[in-house]
Amino acid sequence: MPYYITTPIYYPNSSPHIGTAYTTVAADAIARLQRMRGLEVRFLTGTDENSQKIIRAAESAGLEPMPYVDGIVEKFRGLWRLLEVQHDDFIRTTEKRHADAVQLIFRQLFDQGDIYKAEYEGWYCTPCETFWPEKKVADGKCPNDWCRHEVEWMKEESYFFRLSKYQDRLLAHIEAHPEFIQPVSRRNEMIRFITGGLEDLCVSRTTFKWGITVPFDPKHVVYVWLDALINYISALGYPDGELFRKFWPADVHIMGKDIVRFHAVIWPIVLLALGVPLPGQIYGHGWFVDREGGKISKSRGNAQDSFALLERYGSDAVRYFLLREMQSGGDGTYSEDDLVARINVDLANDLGNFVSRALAMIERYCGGAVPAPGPPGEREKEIAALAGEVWRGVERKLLACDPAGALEELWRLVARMNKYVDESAPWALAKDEDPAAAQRLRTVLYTCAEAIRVLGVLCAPFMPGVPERLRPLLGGGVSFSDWADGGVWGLLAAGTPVQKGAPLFPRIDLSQFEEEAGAGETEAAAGAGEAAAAGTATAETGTGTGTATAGTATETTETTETKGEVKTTDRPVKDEITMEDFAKIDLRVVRVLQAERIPKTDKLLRLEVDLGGETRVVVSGIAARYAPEDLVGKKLVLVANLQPAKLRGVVSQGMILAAAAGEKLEVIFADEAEPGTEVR
RNA sequence: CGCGGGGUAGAGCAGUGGUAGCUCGUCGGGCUCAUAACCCGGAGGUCGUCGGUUCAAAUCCGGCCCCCGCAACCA
Repeated sequence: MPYYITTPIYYPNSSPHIGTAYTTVAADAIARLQRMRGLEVRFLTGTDENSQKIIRAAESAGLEPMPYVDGIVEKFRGLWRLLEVQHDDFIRTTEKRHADAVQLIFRQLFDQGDIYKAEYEGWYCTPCETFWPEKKVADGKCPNDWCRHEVEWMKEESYFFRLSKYQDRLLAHIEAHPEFIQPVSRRNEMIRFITGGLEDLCVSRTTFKWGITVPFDPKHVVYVWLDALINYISALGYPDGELFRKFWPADVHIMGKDIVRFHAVIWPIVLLALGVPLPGQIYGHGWFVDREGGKISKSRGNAQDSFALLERYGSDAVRYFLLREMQSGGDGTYSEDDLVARINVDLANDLGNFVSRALAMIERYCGGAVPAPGPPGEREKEIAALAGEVWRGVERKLLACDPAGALEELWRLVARMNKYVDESAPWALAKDEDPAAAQRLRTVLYTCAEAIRVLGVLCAPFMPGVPERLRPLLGGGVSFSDWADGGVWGLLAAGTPVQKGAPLFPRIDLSQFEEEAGAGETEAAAGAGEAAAAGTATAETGTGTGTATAGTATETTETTETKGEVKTTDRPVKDEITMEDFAKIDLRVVRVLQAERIPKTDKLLRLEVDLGGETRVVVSGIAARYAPEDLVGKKLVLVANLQPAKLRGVVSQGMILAAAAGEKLEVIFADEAEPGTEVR
């Protein structure tokens, strides 16, 4: 049976972050389970490279788009490798196979009238780059108070996709297939959105060239979302590839909740229009948020470098944390403290410790071989039943895209086993001279060993390193790769040699990292090294953050800020530049003439500054820290020759320097110097 | 009136009309096989707030307060 699962394709405008890691690892866990169940699995991930954002990111890194993207794509691939993600294909939307499919589809939709060319016209404000509705421009001027520029009647040609035509059919499909959009909260949201009425979607752009051109009208570039969504079938060789015939429709598209709308509306309508079957499920999971409930993002400075995490804790632990922490239907909390707590409590104390104590006793009391059990007592029967129940529950929940629920289920068995050891007290049985006690001992220890085997199978989709590390402890001959084996009790052969070995998951002392952090991160990881090394090729990340991030300038903005222990050394210094490079930047002292909040924004101030004769308007994202009146009359430092940009409609002619660490920021003041003075 | 999510034990969360529950932490006990791990028990909550419906409200309704995300921008 074929099974097709996908992640979204990611923007390579910066390195992968924890959210993309979650999506990908969750998909990987499901894919692994399905492989273990004997299905023929196709697991697709990739990168979305035709976004305009890429161009800007490349520019700011001083590279051409393609080499820039190539570099970032390698980071994605590298991270997936370290996380032991086994994707079957990795599609890049700049590949020919993809572009061909997009153009073919665009042409077909155009030929059949679902895409049409139309002129968009309306009142246009050039400085604001915005079309305004008739009502708002009654006086012929831009409705923005801070602009008030004359608006012009403008026409622009674009291609539009008739979403409206398929609205009812889409709604009918959603109604008829409750599993189509999951979880239900997302489904309800989408139903409400679609019921509100769909407008035809503008599916081409003429303002830039990067992307896939409309085949019969090369001035136009295909809208990036239309382009991106098609990856799910272009990767299978649509329209007549063998893979397409075999694997389409996809069983599940898994993604973050922010992009469910595109997948639940645009994508199915494209497929309806093409006459191609719809995927089985669109699953939108939550986001990782920080302890305060804030979104994890680079700009907040709370984004963790996934590579550094892996280096410290190893792929199994990171995978476990991601999968365990993201609650079904809700968000997950990320903090390094939580990660360490998960590792210590769940992996070390519960799972790892159970394995240790069980194997240690078999070594000690049974000469290092799994004993033949006597007749099962009540507890053994109960455990055998529980194991089967857990096995079914884990499967059901993981296939329902609820890895956290699945792991919670799995841990019922772990907890039961620890309790069982306690109840059965094998150490007491071992001291008892009675032959009945000896038989009980053998039964108890067999039950423990068998549970270890079952746990190895159950952990495999989530933490592929666990079976790998368990295998040598059980004599090297036990198989953990068939899911069905997890559902059968009593497969482990008596006489199987065992050894206690090193702890599966050593406990982590976070203070150890804090103390040693200054001395060198790689050294500090040594404590967790056993766990890390066993599962992953940590050597690759061992080159240190400085060189690992050398490829791109944007990477350096991805700071690693762990709660309460910000170290500048964690933020790698950017690549060296020459004096000549630096001389390109014209920094000047300016005096603030006026300052005001830009209405309806949280962070933006509009500053009028005196540059020593010339007056400039600058937008600065510092409103959270500075009130307008704090700044009037003050002297600041301006990047005077920065390319102007529009923010909330206001053209910013420069940039105010400020020291920034996430939320914390402080403007650089120059109290003594005269406006216009050069800063070097 | 832009849209949406949320406020339940010290922390993080379940809980859609009938005895308020889980994980971590904490306190006490047990065990000594195990990675100071494991097992048992206890303490700890006027369920944001005010009002309404009801025999009965964390749950349903309305007002208010607070937090967060998106729109939407950190040049």
